[in-house]
Amino acid sequence: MSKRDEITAQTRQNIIDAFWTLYCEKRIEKIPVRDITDKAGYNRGTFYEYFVDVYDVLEYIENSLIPTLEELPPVSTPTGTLGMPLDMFLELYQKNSRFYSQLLGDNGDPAFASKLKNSIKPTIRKLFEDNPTVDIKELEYILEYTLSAMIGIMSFWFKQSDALTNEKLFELIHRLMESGVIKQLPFKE
Amino acid sequence: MSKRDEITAQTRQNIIDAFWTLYCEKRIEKIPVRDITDKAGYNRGTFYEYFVDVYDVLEYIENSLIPTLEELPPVSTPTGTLGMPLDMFLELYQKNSRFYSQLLGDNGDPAFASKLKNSIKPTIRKLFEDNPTVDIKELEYILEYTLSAMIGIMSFWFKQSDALTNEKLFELIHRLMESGVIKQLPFKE
DNA sequence: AATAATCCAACATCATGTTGTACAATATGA
DNA sequence: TCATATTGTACAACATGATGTTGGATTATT
Repeated sequence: MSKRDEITAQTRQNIIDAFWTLYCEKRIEKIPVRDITDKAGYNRGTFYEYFVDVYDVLEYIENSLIPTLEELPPVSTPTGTLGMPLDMFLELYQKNSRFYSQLLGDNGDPAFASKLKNSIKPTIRKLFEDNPTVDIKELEYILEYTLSAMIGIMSFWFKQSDALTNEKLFELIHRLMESGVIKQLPFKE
Repeated sequence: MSKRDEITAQTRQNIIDAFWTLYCEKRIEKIPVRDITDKAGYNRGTFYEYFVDVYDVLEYIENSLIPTLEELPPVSTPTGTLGMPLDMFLELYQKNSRFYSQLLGDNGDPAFASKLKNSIKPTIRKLFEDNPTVDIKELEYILEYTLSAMIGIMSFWFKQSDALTNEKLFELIHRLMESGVIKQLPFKE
């Protein structure tokens, strides 16, 4: 890598880092380019050499956090007792939790949840694609239901100050997926 | 209602309507006050007589869409076979689907999903609050899991061009909640 | 007629995105 | 190897557009 490329990469990263710090503090629409470059130590104009606008920075970050098909583990037989490769999702979330919890949180980007779900869906679909007993249309609803639930519970988990342990959380999720929500809650008969 | 009040209410509503039309077309941060008032037929300055800024309009709309405790049906025994008052949620979503699908969608407000979930949680919590066999901490995770899943599947449903019928969707949700995701999908043994 | 509200025009301020330029790093040709 | 041409990085300055505020004109209410 030439010195030029190093400088370029470093500057880009400095801008990204400064943006992320601010993004964790406030909504993206309240972040002026000026604040980013001030924090990163550059002229405002320099920002535009690297990004189109503030949203472009976010997109750059998001794309680096969406797993590619190659990164996702290849699907063979259902993993463990779960049947759906959701351990994969748990791992993915934990690896990037710092970013995911922000992007999927109240000040995050609603489109990121969709991107994430859509990046995972093909892998799960493959499990069922040549199984004639599966209703394809229904499967799509189940995918959406499940991934939404997973994202919801993981984000919630991450926000808790006295969170469940990994093991307890995983065990709970397994239970919920295997026998449903209702069975986990006793009702007066 | 005096004529004054009528005019005030009408103007406020006109601004809200104009905002909503634009909000359905693009992200909120790309909506200048000018565009709103142009569409509504007022001077830009008039906007500031009614709202603090563009986000204030959104907040106003959101608050009118969050059910109050009184609006939510009183909890007695679990409704139907579901055990959780989720029919309530389905009804709520359908009544406001035009707004919900936008606010909960990719160009929506991530904070709205939280507001909505938090408005419903107390009602469900009450069902279990004096049941000593329920793990309170775990219940919170189950609530988050379930409500996230419900919001996810309803939003997905609404986006579909050839969507399932109401009945099929409800039946699917019931199945998923009663016996879990896994049981709904056959695996090669 | 006096008061209070609705609405608007004009202003100062701030953020945006672009352009021209200084300076540093690299490539080229004797 | 050394001088020169070329490219890339960063910046200051500019034009444009959006923001939020203020003072005044107009219309409804008392």
